[in-house]
Amino acid sequence: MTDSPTSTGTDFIRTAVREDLASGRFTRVSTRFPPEPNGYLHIGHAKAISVDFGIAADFGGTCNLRFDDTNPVKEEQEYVDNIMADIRWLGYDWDDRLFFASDYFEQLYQYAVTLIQKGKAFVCDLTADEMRAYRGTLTEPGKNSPYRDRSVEENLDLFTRMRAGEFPDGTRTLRAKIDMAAGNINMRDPVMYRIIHATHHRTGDTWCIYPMYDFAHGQSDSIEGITHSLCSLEYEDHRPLYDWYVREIGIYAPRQIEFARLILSYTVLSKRKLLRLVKDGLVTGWDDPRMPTLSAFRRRGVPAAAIRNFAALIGVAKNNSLIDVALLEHAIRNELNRVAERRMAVLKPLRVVIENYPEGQVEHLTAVNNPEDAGAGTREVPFSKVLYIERDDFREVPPPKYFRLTPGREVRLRYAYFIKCVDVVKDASGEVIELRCTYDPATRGGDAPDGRKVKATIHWVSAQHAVPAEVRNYDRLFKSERPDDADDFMTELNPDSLEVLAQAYVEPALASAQPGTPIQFERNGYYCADLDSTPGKLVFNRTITLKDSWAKIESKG
RNA sequence: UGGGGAUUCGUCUAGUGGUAGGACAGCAGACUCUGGAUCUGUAUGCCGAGGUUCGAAUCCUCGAUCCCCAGCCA
Repeated sequence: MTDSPTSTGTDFIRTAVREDLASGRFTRVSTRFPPEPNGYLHIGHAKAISVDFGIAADFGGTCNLRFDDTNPVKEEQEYVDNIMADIRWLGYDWDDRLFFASDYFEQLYQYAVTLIQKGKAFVCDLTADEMRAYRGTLTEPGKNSPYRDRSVEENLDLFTRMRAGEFPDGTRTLRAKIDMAAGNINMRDPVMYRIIHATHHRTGDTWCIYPMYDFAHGQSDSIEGITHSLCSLEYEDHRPLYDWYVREIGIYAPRQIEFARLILSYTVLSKRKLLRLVKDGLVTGWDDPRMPTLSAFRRRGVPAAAIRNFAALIGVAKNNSLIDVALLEHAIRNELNRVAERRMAVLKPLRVVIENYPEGQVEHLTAVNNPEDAGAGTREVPFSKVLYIERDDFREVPPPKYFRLTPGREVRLRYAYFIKCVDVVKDASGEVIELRCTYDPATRGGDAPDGRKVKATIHWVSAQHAVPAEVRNYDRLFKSERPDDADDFMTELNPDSLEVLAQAYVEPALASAQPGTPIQFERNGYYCADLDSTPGKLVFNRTITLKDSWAKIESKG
């Protein structure tokens, strides 16, 4: 296949694939993404998807989607549906190559019969506890099962009756006859089939025996003609077993290559732990915007392109590495800066009255939608005598290097006028509740004809035109870099991972904001309308903050 | 002497016998109607010890550290 595209990627997998093509070991490239439908996809899966689909695409090959649904008690159709939606959202397509390990149950059964006939598999009556005891330990060999030497006929009979449902759960297993003294514990007569009287989400009650993942995975790859079976590091120990099955059954052998799964700082990625966050109510669900799931990222406003770019940025290797979440954040900002239209929103409002602005007058000022994209055009923003500005943009006593509004100082209202603070109104407790300012009519649009400069430009919203909104500012879910390292990861939760600002005001153009459309609230961060948002009650999620060099200056004193 | 893997800036990642490069993070500065973006500059690294070689991150030897495996989970 000399005319197929050849990746220029230099990671070790692409290098191996290229060598396989060059040597003729394979003449095409076929990979697969094999999730178990027992949970939601998260950012770690996005890396795997990027590797599986990406490498296939690089070499002009194909990538199958196959659900490894060999355990009916854990798997559900709901997960199947959500996983497919997430992969499509990420931007990958398996065309008509959607498969299920359960599609192969009959074939797998026949493979098992073949192994029994070859004297390579036997029915074992040991209980789970007994089997554990017979298995030995990491440093001591195991012992042969007393049932290991049953005749082929007896094994065939028993296995047939297992399938027929004659035996209760857990009473018997079908095991491969390999080597109880093997250093690799996976080779110590591993279980191939177990009895589970449970309804499978696809095969219903057709089966009461189910293949173990290890007895299904390699053969499924073989059946599909997968050339490169890419998986995570913990399956390195299983590769000899997959090779053994495929060899003993006598079928086509794919090549398995293992790579390191994603570990992200300030994040937890185990399904078990994510499930606990949901079950214990620490988040609102699998798509709570603080979760590392793809559905959560989507809801939060993270573009799929940012996740794809992130995956490309981190590369693929065998090092067990901890990726700094700042790299993900960089990929998100980078994409959002390119595509998000800018709007003004005041999150913590402070009322401002322009004393010399005519009562009842309204002007419409032109604002740029996206300075990074001229094609995004402009919009009109209404201006009037009473405005809201950000509380943080005023300090009665300014700290050093503070450029924003302060008594007597002139600043620019973005796209509008220069204003100067002439008076500060406080309530009985001394809190600032209103600013009295004057504006310079000559600075309309934001530039002074006399050439004078201001050090700061702040955003604003006209009070009579402002649309009230709830703003949800999300932050990292965990306060420690490696929550997995704690005795209990729940103690590492960041108590400030969500800040709800119920009294925000946004400019009128935002009244019709749609979920999924990214917006930059100028000087605040990137936001998008939440699923909870309705025309009558706007709700915005903060996707990510803008970089804030003032915060850095201020924190240094 | 159980088996399997890994080790390059703070964090990732290239480099496959010939000047250790890139990204993120950091620091300093320029510019700016977002203290955003952009631009410039800058410090920091081959796990260790021997050996082979004119020359070693790369080859050899010995060692250290870390990760995975004892589900009828995947």
